[in-house]
Amino acid sequence: MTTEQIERGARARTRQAVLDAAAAVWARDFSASLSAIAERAEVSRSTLHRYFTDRQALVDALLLDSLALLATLEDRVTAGASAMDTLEQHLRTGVEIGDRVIFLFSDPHRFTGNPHWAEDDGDDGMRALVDRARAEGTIAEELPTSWAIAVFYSLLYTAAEVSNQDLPRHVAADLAVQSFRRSMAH
Amino acid sequence: MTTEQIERGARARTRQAVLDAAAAVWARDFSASLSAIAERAEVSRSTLHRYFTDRQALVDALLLDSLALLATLEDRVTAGASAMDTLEQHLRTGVEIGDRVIFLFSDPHRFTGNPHWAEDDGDDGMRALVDRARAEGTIAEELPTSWAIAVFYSLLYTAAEVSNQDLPRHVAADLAVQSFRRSMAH
DNA sequence: TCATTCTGCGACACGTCTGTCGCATGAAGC
DNA sequence: GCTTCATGCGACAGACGTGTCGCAGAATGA
Repeated sequence: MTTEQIERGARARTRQAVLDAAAAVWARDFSASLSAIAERAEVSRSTLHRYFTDRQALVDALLLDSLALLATLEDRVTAGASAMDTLEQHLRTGVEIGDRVIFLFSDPHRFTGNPHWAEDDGDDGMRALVDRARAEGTIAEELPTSWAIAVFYSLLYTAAEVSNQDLPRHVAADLAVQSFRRSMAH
Repeated sequence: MTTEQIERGARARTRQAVLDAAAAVWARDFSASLSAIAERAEVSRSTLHRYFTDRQALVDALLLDSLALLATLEDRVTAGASAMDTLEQHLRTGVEIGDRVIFLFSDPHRFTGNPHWAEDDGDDGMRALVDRARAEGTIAEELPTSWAIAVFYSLLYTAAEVSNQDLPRHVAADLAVQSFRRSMAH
């Protein structure tokens, strides 16, 4: 296994390093240059281009990789007893991979038109969850669904940001969960 | 007065149009080009450059203008009976001039080093307010000040965003206020 | 050891953004 | 009517990001 990692690992590891660097850099500034990403990944710009022919290719790869990573983690989300419990697990999952989530969701129009981007897929799931939570009484009736979703991502985003500087990740996640539950309550 | 407005108004109005356009555009994408701003302001790029010699000059002018606008509005904030009331008024004020606030606060490092930017000025005021609110019992003891501030700006940002698309401004402000109070409560 | 693979470096052309011109036009004020 | 002012247009050079090369050195595996 170790040898196998080393064998295929050379390419796989470099590729992953570039993707991680892109997530970290683009999460904070999507207009950052490829040079900045190469530098962060500790590879030359040439090497970056060998793995991703152009900027769009890297964007697409990071989009796919982030969606896959998100899907993997979300598979572990056991459909909680309540919709709010499920929302909580989604929130915690999101904070865990903060940079990826920020990259995916910080700009609503970033991927419009991208074939790998299912425009309202996640949103539909969110709307359903929020509506269920409202029916179950954990989200106040008067709160618009769009507001609930906006606050959800807003707190997720904030927790991801804060966990890069101020507070430990799990603390930030706890705070986000608590704040979300209370902000939505009656 | 009318003539006077027209006299000095020609320049003043163009200048203001550019500043407003810059706030609107840069609030969503700070890497947007000066051409995009000129287009939004309905002036030529030449004219924009006549008022602001380079990009940095426009950034500085918008920074100063936004801070002044914010200060003007905040002067109307009557020191509320409670710290939370004061926070609420700041929140409502911020939502009113959403683009400016987003421009000022969306990226914490955008103005670091800028002579017009008092790094922690606003933050100090916020910390004091939050601490007072905690002492008054409207913010739970266990919530870190940094988290409370992060949520405050996060909700302000969200309300400003939402009020550009989904919901009327005052509704968004109401929702932000409600969500903030509840998320901070015991 | 030798061949293959991965990588870094420097160069190049191309496009976009930027900042600065000069010139022409149209409106406002004398 | 003439002057002044604000503006638009087009051109230009410089800076920067991008994508593609070829070549050389280092690491890996047979």
